[in-house]
Amino acid sequence: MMVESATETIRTTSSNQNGVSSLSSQSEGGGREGGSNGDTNGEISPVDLLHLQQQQVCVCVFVCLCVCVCQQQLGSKQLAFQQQLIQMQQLQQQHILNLQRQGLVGLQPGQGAVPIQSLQQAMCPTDLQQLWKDVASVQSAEEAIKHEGLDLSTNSSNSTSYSASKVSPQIPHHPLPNGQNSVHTPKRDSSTHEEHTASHPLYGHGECKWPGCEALCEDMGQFIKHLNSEHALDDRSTAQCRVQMQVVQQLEIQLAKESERLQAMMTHLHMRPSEPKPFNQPLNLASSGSLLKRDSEGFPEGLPHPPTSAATPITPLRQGPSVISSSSLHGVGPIRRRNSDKFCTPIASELAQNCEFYKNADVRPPFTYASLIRHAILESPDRQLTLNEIYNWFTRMFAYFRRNTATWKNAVRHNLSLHKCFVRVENVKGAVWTVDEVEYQKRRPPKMTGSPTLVKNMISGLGFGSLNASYQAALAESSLSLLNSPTLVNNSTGASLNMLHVGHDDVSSTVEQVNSNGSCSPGLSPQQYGHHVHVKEEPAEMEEDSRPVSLIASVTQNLSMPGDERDMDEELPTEELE
DNA sequence: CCTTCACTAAACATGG
DNA sequence: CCCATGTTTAGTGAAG
Repeated sequence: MMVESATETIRTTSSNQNGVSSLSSQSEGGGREGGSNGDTNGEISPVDLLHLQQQQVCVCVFVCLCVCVCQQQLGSKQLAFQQQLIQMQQLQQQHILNLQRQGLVGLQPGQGAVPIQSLQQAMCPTDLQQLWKDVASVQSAEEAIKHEGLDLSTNSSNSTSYSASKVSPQIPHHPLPNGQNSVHTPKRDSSTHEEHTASHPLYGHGECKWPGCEALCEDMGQFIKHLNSEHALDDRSTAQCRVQMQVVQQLEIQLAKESERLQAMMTHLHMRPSEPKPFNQPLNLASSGSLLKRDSEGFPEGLPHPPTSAATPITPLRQGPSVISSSSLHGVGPIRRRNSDKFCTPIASELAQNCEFYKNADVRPPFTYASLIRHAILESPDRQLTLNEIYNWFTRMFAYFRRNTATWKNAVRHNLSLHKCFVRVENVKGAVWTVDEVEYQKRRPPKMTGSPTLVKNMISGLGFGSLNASYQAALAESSLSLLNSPTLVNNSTGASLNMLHVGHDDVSSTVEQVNSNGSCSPGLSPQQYGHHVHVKEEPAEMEEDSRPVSLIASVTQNLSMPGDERDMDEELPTEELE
């Protein structure tokens, strides 16, 4: 039972962690580009491998933490924790070596601390991209393909009882559609939205969409050239196709699992799936293992959709969110959803889980402009961005923001000016925007931070899921911060301490806590940036955010409980808290 | 029903 | 003049 709980936790954390990592790396690229619109990722190097390794170590951190928490009460027996951590790390390193040696696929389920199947099941599209990079980096693909373990179609069927979504293991003798488009999914390229996207499923937004490639191609001709030269029918491409099959299969399995979980949750909550609002459409999204397949019917209406657009939303990549967290479920429709703020939906978590989805699907993100801007800024290396960099972040992270630019850019500027929490700083290189975290927190209703009734609700029932999700997201993000912060990589106890500081809120505050090298200051004072600061007056101030210790206590209380079914990796619909 | 919030649109100012 | 940036106001709809 404990093992099951831990495994489930691994899934959750792995998903979050990897997504967040991707997010961060993207941001760093954006921070450097300074106005130019260039995606600079796509390098395949040992760094990628190291990246994966770090991610998995992070999973270990979380697992170990949970084990410690559950068995020994939180905060005690740090020595045992560290020993377990080291043990897990060693196992993970073995696992990585196996990946390298066997072309990523020959693992026996018992090898390594986390079987690759578990990882794959937990993988969000970002993970898969990472996976592909690793595959591409394996030079001995020829050996790998001779290796019998490469036959991916046979080594995963034991993981669950879901067998409906079998994918034919046959290797097509022609270039396959993009993995995200899935092997068995008919291509829907008739969209008039983006001709270059429609013209080839492996080409979009000026880059090659071959898994793990992302090579920049100026036009279709160049792309075709690239495709024929780099992704010709050879052993490596064949192996990648096989892996992609596996990926699709795993995604379907995971989708089925999540769907079942959702059904169980709804059953538990006495909700009928057919209820018109607010769940029926998300149910379609989540419950249909067939969403991926029947995507050609068009995007489900329940998905957030661009309200001002007459164009049919398209999903250039069909990977969809492997796990659409409920934060995107409870607020379908326009971006105007206070929930994400009011109930402290961890935007970082949501983005982490569905990062690839938002990048490629023309779906409006379920966050307010303010929260998105804040996230973009906090994600940047210096936690400051020029307006143009914010624009770039939007367009890079969300396919939706690649059009209607006038509208949303105006909205961005409007938000920057309107909200007191965004502080314009005259820098050496011009004006940059920063986030005054204190002001941002002030904006937030005190529901999650102090209301005794809310805390009570959270402890007693549904709220646990929400809190737990926030906590897990915070864990994921703080782990990421550890990865990004060399000085803290080895400081696992520091990590766990930092993790315990959060659990209430948008996880970005965690980023700050960790990034500021352990400092628990709630936010950066704009004066730190110091030259020229425009002070804005925001008309209505909400109640002061009194961050209670009691909430943290409740977190620890909850963590000490057995995992059982409460290990939901998504938040329950916040409406249920009302 | 009222208020608050978020989004959209637009006008306007400023500086390069 | 154009464009990017920044500020401000007004209208609208959703939600509390």
